[in-house]
Amino acid sequence: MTNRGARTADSQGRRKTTARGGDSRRQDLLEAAARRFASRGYEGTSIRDIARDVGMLPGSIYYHFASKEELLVAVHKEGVLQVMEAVRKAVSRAGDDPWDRLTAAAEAHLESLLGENEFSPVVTPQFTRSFDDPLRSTLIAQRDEYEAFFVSLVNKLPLPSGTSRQLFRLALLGSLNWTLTWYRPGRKKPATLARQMIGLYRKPLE
Amino acid sequence: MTNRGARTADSQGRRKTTARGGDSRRQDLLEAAARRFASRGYEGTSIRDIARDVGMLPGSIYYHFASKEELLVAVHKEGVLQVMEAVRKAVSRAGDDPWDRLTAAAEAHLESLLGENEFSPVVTPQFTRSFDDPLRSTLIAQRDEYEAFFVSLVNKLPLPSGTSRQLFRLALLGSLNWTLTWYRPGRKKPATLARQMIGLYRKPLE
DNA sequence: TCTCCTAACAAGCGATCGTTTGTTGTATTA
DNA sequence: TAATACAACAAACGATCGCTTGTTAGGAGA
Repeated sequence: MTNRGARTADSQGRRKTTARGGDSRRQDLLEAAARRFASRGYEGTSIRDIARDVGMLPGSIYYHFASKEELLVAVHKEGVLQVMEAVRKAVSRAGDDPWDRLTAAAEAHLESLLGENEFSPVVTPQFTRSFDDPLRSTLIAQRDEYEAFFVSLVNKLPLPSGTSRQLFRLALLGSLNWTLTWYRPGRKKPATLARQMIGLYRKPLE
Repeated sequence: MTNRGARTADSQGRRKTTARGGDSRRQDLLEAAARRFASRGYEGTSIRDIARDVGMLPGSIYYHFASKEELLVAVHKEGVLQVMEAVRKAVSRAGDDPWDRLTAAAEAHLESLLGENEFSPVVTPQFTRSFDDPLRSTLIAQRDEYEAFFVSLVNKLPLPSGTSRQLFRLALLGSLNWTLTWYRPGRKKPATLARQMIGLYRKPLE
């Protein structure tokens, strides 16, 4: 059994290998997996789904990744990296004012989360939550590196004494990350949203 | 093939039928399913898992629920009902001041979400997100009934003109719901957390 | 007592799951 | 040009999935 099914030509799907860069197919897999994981969850996504998305047979994925779990870790890592990079850039462009820097970070954070980036939804702790402990710790460690960035930004804020900086950070990140559940593109730009949300905290509401 | 495996006695698992109430087994199934769905997700939970939890064979579940999906809808409905009831009670106990009423609602909301109630995590939109449309609409409709409650509470708030009540509501619910991803019992009571989070909005931070 | 209903068990269906193994065509390298 | 590495295909493995079907023990009502 060496031949089967339709074979329109000799080469079916075989890419010009190492045609620029080398691991372009690996990247394809990462992106397809990220999209699937984000929309259907890890358990709701099968290796066959991802293979179909990139035009590859299920078994072929195992040339690039040793297991489905390893693919998930790679997707998560890539997501953390992309969001961190975007936020780092935005903050470095901002001035010296602590509020301005936090605002820049929040804008970049939301742009990643709600924008064209298919990786960032996978980075949220709500995604991480359901896994078991060898894997779970790995993901949390990756994510913590990013979260530490926000810790330092909030710590430099001139806040009234008695304000818990930790609570404020968690509340703000909650407001921001929760947009994933209700945001629909078009109405309002993510950056605007981020700015307005920070505004809610800065001005008194009563 | 009518007999197989160990049978220590004649009655194995057979409950004294209709022993008070009638659907106590159905309630067992709802609770077990809620716990599993909350911790492992819908796709990550098998009918066999739930059956094992309540001490029942997998096929027997289909006497109580027509499908896994129907079980999910029932769990979600029960969750919405329980949270709504808790919040409604808390608000009715509160006074006339709009901020007090919102605070009471937030306290009850967080107590349900983080407390002993195994249903409420399933109610969050983050859980609803990954389903397809006949099912998804059903869940969202159930949930919207609850969310409308918060809309009316926020609408009665005396806010500075120019403040978007919708944005404030979404930001607040985001902060509250996000606690699911980081809260660990023992440190601080959910009600305290809720009060402090609302406090972050009321007082100016700069 | 006879009958019917309830709430399970027992067994297995086809489909799909993650994964493994062996093979093959193409590109690179020596 | 011959050897090697690469990146995929082809096929199937055992396990598990949601679900169905047939059966049965125990109460309840006639």
